[in-house]
Amino acid sequence: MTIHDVAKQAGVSITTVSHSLNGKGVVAAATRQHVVDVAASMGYSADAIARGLRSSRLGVLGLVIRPLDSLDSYQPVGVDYFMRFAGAAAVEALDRGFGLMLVRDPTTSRVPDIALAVDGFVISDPIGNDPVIALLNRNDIPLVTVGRDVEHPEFTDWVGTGANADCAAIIAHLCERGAKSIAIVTGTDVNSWNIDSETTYLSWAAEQGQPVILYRQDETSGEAGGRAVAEEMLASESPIPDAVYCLTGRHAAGLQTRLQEAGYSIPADVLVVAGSDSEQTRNSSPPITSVDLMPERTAREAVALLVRRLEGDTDLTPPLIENELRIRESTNRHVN
Amino acid sequence: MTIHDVAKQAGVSITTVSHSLNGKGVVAAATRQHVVDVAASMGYSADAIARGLRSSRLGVLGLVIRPLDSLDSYQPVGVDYFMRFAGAAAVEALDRGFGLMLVRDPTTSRVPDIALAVDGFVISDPIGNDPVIALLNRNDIPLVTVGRDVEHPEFTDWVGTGANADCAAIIAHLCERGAKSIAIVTGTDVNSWNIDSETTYLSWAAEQGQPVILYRQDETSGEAGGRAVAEEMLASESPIPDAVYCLTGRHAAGLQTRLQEAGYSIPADVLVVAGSDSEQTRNSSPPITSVDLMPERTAREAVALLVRRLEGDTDLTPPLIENELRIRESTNRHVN
DNA sequence: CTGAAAGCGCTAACAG
DNA sequence: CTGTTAGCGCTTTCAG
Repeated sequence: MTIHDVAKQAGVSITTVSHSLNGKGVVAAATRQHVVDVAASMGYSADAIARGLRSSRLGVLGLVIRPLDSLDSYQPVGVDYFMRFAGAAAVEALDRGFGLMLVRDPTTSRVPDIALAVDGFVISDPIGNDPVIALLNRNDIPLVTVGRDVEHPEFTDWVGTGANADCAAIIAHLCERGAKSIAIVTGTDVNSWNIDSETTYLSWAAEQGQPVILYRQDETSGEAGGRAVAEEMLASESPIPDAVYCLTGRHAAGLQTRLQEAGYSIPADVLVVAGSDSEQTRNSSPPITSVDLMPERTAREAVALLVRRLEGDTDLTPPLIENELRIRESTNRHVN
Repeated sequence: MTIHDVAKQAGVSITTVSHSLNGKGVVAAATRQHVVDVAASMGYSADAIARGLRSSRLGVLGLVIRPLDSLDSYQPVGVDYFMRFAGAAAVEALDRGFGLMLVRDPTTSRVPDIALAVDGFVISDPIGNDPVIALLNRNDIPLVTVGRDVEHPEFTDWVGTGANADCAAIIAHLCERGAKSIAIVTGTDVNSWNIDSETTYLSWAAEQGQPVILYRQDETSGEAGGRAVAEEMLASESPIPDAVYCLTGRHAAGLQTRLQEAGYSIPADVLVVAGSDSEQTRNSSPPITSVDLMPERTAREAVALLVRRLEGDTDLTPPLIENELRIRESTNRHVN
């Protein structure tokens, strides 16, 4: 079933069919309507590939979630951020007439050719000087990131909060709940989430003359990694901090459990906060206060921004997503 | 950068380039190597769209998750089955050189044209006489389902267990733990999971002369739906069953909570089991014994099967995935 | 207002 | 063994 069949059936040329169906060119209203009707009755729809060949517009968006490349697994247990992100991105893309293709790091693994034929990419949490971004730039593929490439401050097409605001809010919350010595546990990926959080923490510590208690722990280590950090704290000469901010929910959950095993009570002895809400933070005992990174909203905004860019809407300011702090039992300590 | 550029650079015709790069035709080894080298040095890779136009092979697989269409949301809270499924499917597709495009029900919503240009589809949990399957068949798009279309027993290209085995295993487990009256709570979607579970339950009841205690509750109702079923049980004249098998984890969690509020103790008074492991079943108090539906393995097998079909491997027996029962506190009652 | 015709970049017959 | 050529289904000038 091709455009020819429709043309024959409608008694016009293929040009007229094309014009009628796409609203291009100049076609008599009656003719157009007739063609549209015939096409509809035949259940015709233009071949997306052939159309793409001419217009070099496939109607598909690519999505690459960088932290999953690092984790080397698409199934980090309990971490629902990425799925919620991918699901929302897919829905938003669909609503805007695009498909959404999930791909892995197109620089390393064998990725289908089609990956570089998509109309644009959303890249979640790029690392510094991200090779994926470089590859896409080389191929002139428009892209939007979620979180900055920390080495490319001049690139502004990204959505998110920049973790600065979250980190500041967390610190304020902990201080309000009486924290005197706040530790931070970041991940090791070089993305803006880790970098900005650390920076904000450090400058707060410097300003307030607070001690710096900084741990960096591989994201892939999960709850075990959180336990390991707790272990280090317990083994250290200095006293246990009275508040710990772990960026990942899995670190937070592991750390909290280990501290409890060592006889510390949460939140009475130590306040615990996570920078990313996850199954682990919601369901620990006690549940852990966490930042809801708003994966659905973020994904939708990222896709929306990309699509508007593709449609030629040039100078658009990317939206700043405000994350929300979910306050739970792990910081439920009241101070007078 | 087209095949012409490479041809010019290598001093051969475009045919030779095409043949060399695709391993087709007959090209002198030296020539082939030379072309390959030149192409590599130029960073050339064939345009996937143009190639697709000729071969009508796009290199992309479509994935539609029917229950999400019913739920009308890609973010059912706590349900990680689909995300794990989608993630694993994407990885498997990528490993086999395909992209994976997530789309919604292509019959109802406005879905990009490209959706019908993909090479094949994986359809998770089709409903009876699924219109999506009909649409794809009409367009001659190969497909594999996860779970049967209950109205089309002749279609055998599906992977999964058929919920029969799970249901039988659950019943056996409950009996072993001393259950005397077992209730089942299914969903309302007309998919093989619901239908087969119900059938197995009914025939077991008939064979054993057990009373039939059957509830059907909308999947979308989540935990509230589970509570509602508990409510019905409490309001009923007959005594509360001493074991309840809810297919969805969310129903199970809601039901358990409501029964506990009414003064029943789990597992002492009532055994609770869920047919689908989820955040809710793992983290309820007590944790709920559940079937691990093996989303990763299932997804990989489904994609693998589809790809082998696409590659012409015709008579392949779809694998039967064996799910695993995760036994937890909610059925921890020992009988001598 | 409508249609003929020229490609988009590639693959695959078919000649040479 | 290599190159010429005819399309794949569509969009888009450009003539009629």
